[in-house]
Amino acid sequence: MGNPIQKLSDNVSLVANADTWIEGKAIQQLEKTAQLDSIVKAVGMPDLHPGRGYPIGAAFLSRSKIYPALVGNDIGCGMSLWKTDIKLRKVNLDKFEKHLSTIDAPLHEDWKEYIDSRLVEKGLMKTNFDQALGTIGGGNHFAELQQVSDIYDEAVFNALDISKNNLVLLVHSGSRGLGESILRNHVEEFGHQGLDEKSEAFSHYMKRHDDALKFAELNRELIAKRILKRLRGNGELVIDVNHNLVSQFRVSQIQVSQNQVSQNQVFESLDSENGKGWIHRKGATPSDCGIVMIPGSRGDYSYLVKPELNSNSSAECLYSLAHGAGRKWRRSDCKSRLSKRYKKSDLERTGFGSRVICKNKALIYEEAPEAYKSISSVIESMKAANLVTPIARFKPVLTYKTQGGC
DNA sequence: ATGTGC
Repeated sequence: MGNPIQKLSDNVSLVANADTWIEGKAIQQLEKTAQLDSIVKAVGMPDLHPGRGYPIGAAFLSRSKIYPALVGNDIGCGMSLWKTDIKLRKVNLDKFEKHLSTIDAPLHEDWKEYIDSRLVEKGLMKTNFDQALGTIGGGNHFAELQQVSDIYDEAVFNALDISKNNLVLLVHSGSRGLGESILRNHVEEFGHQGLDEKSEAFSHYMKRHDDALKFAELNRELIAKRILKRLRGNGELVIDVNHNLVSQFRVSQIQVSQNQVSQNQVFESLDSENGKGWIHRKGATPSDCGIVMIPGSRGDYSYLVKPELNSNSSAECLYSLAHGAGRKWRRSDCKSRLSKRYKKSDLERTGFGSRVICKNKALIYEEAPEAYKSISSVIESMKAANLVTPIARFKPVLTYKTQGGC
């Protein structure tokens, strides 16, 4: 199988086993981005795929400059997992689909007081983007009801107190129009150049970036609460982790018990006085925030994994993991590749027998399971690299994309 | 990705 962490060049690594398809264009983007001024290390995750200029499924360490364009427009995009009290035996997909109609619309006035109080608690000002709070958005965003399928580590799983008889809810969304406007305003003034950490522009961007993280977290919370209310269920947040962000890293921040040497090798090019740097995650899940969920396509499993920090690999991989299966096909290719095989109605069911709610015809093809890599190859790559230990996997019951038709 | 671009 070869080394699961391939060294592509001096400061570029790729986590992928032989089974994991990685597109050449994504590698080119990874290597080109690694050449940017102040960037000392780039790592492609097994879900690496091409983006608009910069690859998705990658992490970048810089010394003293940050690159807002590298984080992209969906600042704070992430994954939240909720355990619910909705019993598997109570699942009625037709009823659920009815209950979930119109959740694309802005939240009703009844939510206003709660939203206002949550904004205040998070220190966020009101903006015109608030009407998007509680909505999923487009692209690869979704909300998915899932059931436990397989448990690999009973002790760790049981500690999370997730019942095998109940559904869980996974929400993938971000900061909607807010993050988009932050990046657009930034690019209009500065283009794609990096911002020195001592500059005023840096502080201005980071303040807005941090607000977008909080906004995205609140958005996912409101999406989950809205769905649970519609389904007459209750839920509790288990995990919420962002995978599009830039954050400061200190060498001393993580204790690597056995392999301090390797960590120092990776981070040796940072400022020698304080050992600080910036980790840009573009579709890369942090590995230093505890247990995380890494979903496959709507027709594949989602894996709950425990990141392993006591390995050579975690520093080499910039304390980052894949954020999903990663696209295999370009969006624009999906319809032509699949329309002979499947009608739209075929795509509203998956191999698991789960339901897909997506009234947008282009999107239901673009997000077809065939358009994504196999999640097991992504997980196996990270396992072989000693980055994660799988705890459990879940299978989809109902995937909500959008009611918006066209 | 985006109250979606000419």
